[in-house]
Amino acid sequence: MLQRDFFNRDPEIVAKALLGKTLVRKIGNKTLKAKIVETEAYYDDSDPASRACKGGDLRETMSMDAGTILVYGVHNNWLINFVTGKEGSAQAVLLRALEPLNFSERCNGPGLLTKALKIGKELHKKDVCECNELWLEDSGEKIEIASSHRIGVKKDLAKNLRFFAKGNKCTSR
DNA sequence: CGCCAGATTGACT
DNA sequence: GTCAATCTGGCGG
Repeated sequence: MLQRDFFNRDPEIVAKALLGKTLVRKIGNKTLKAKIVETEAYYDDSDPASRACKGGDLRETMSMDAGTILVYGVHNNWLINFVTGKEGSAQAVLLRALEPLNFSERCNGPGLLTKALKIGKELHKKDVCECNELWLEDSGEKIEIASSHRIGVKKDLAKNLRFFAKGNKCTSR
């Protein structure tokens, strides 16, 4: 299981390191497992794409400890992020796509994966390092990483902050 | 409380 | 490729 030190780094590093890791979601007596195949890094005020940096509760959540789960609602979908960096830095990594390991719902999109794993506001602000409903495991798998500009973001930075497993078919469009 | 933007998706040209 | 439905949070009145 991944500990806080894993998240306590630059979001770009965490986004890359997250690829290939196993996301475990426990619902009652069911356990769903999926491999992370696509992520995006988000920064603080210097990042115009992040609505979460505009203020309010989301900004506050992004400034919390690394490893905090941040659930963000847009266009009737929930998007899940993990807070990264040191406390107060307001940085996060967005999960964009997963490869299902022991179930078959499509997870090739940020809104789809939250739906498949039944992730909602209940997990907002929970600590992924100490949560018994959602956590991450190191699969030990090495992934070939590719990068691109972020998707769906209107005001993107001039930097490639989207990372995905090269050749994997479960990435978003 | 109303208005608006937005890190989306699915259907359609 | 384009388009609009649909919901939540932020902000102004």
